[in-house]
Amino acid sequence: MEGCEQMLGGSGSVTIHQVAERAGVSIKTVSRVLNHEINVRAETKERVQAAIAELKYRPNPSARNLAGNHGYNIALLYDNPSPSYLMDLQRGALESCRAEGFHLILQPCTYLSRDLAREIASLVEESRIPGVILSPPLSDMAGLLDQLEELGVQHSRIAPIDVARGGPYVAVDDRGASYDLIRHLIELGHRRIGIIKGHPDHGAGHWRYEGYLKAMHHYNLPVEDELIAQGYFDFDSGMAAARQLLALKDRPTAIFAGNDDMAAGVLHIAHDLGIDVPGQLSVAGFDDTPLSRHVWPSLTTVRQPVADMARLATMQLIDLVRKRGQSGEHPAPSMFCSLVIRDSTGKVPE
Amino acid sequence: MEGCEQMLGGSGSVTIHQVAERAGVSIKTVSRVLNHEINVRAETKERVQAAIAELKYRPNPSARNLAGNHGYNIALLYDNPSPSYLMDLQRGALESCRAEGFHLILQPCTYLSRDLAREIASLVEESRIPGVILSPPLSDMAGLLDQLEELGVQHSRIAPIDVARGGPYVAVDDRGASYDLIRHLIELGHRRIGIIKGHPDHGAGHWRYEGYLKAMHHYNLPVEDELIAQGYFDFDSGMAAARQLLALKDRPTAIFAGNDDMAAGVLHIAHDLGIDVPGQLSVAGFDDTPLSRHVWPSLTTVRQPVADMARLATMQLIDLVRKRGQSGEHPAPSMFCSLVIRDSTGKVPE
DNA sequence: ATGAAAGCGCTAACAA
DNA sequence: TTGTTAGCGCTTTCAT
Repeated sequence: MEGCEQMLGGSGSVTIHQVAERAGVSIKTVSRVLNHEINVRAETKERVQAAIAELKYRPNPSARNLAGNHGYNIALLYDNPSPSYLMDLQRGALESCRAEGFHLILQPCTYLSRDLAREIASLVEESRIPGVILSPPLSDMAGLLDQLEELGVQHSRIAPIDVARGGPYVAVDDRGASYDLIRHLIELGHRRIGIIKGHPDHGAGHWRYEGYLKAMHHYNLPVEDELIAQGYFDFDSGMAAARQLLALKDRPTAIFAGNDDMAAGVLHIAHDLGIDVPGQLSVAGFDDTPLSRHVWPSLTTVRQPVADMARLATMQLIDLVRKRGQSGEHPAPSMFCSLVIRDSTGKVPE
Repeated sequence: MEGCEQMLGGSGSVTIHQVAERAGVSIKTVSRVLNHEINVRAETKERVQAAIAELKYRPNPSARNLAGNHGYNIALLYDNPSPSYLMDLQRGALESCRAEGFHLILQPCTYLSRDLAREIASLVEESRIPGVILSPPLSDMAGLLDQLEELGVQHSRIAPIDVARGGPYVAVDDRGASYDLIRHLIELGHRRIGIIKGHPDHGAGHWRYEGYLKAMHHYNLPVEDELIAQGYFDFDSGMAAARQLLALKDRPTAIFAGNDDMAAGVLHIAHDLGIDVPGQLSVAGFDDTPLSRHVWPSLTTVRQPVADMARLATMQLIDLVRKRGQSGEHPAPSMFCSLVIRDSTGKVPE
């Protein structure tokens, strides 16, 4: 008869009752352990954890969702960044969710939509979502943030511009990496360096531009207006900006595009114009997407730990959700700095 | 007091009870309408549907999940195809899931992993997943399919090789599109056309190769072994194959790579070798990924309706899940044919 | 520090 | 054709 447990374990899954029985406690105690509550004796806790491990027990998210006063679905909100960036984000977020027993809900958005706030509101209510992860440019939609707060929905932001605003976020040192990249180009002998700024609604665009300015000033190179073009992080805007920069009488010898997609656009135009890369023009991007290796010649670019950022942002969100309003303390915002320049030969300088 | 409904609608969500009350029926009847059960009078059904619409009621997936004998989470299984392909898949699957009140669970896999079957089994049991969507190359892992059937888990396959095997699938006419593409090249005057085959574990690789053979034979062109290289659908294998093909004494004047990533690899090598594209060499890919436009020169390629395929496959799966074992009838497998050749100038021939 | 009981929103079996 | 009842697995009171 004891074999029954095995049978049950096979077809249905292990429930909290079986864990409780195994550990010789009530289900409530198991629940306490599960939810990291405090009123559990260390010894009891260990017994329960052992039982959980032996039975390979995993709490049923639907049941928790239904019974608890917060849900176990967290949503990743995104508006159409590049596919590879998004896949990295997803991968990181998924890992954290899996590890913590949450479900990840994907929510594609249109960040300029007038209904954005309404859509998110209904999503959040329908799925009882206690928190959302905001990726750029949604990280900085003030109206959205306000509304989330009204709804009592936690959020964790990735690469925001306004870091002063409350709540956890994860960012990298775009400015510093950009500075390093420009310095690298300068050390290679470049003097006239053009830049294609990123989308004004994305924080990264700002920081990367600032890094450029800082480096140029630091090396006493003139920052000429004609060397600065506006882009929007997509291939087409990169091409448009490149046409502009490469039509200058005194052409830049290097162009730093705010991301790889735009850099690919520069490369495309340079080829169209018969400009030799890297002979007559160096092209640098940002993000280290697969594209940067696939174009010819390969781009100098900067690697961002996107999946790690998402993993961290997700963990912060989950922490917040768990201690929903327990203390007013926000977790320390984390700043990743592990950016790495990969130059077109694959070498990492310094 | 009647305003209360509004209040409630705002904070918690509408439940089946409110719908029942509004429609003047029992909750069970509402449930019947929700689940497309048959024993409901047309007039009653309409009343219920009206109430649902007015209240903007959406059933709580967690509750259904918990109470029902099948879950409302369906999983998308994938092993690392290109990010853009995967994003398209996701988008399509998400849309169908949203429309039908299912949750989509993302499950990255390692298709060669020895534990694959075990991992899927535990995923399926833990999340009470009644069905999975299989994308290539998982669509053709016979062992996995067997196991899913043992577990009573439905599946819907995307672009499978073995279409004889039971269950719904969605595919495109890779063979025909490939044939058309090669014909296009031949009509452009090419005679020595090299091919880089796709990954042998992916159905698409087979069909595309067959289309090539058929076209070559049809035009009485010799199919020489040295013109056939093996690739694996990734950029690096495309480069390797290109090195091989372009080292031939009698070089091909055109290379058809099984997908865009490999085609980008060909382009890269051609540039390295100083071969002018398209002057001395034409390069064609398959999939119409963003990459095909970003490289220089743009690739001739074939557009696949990936999101539509996923949408359809997901709908088929959901149908199957709903009438779980009701009839032995499988939904008719659907064959999409809307492939479009986009040549490197952006023109669509014919 | 632990347990007993109630109930989350829904579906399933059984009544009517 | 419709309604009633009893749970699904868990968290939440509230009691001990």
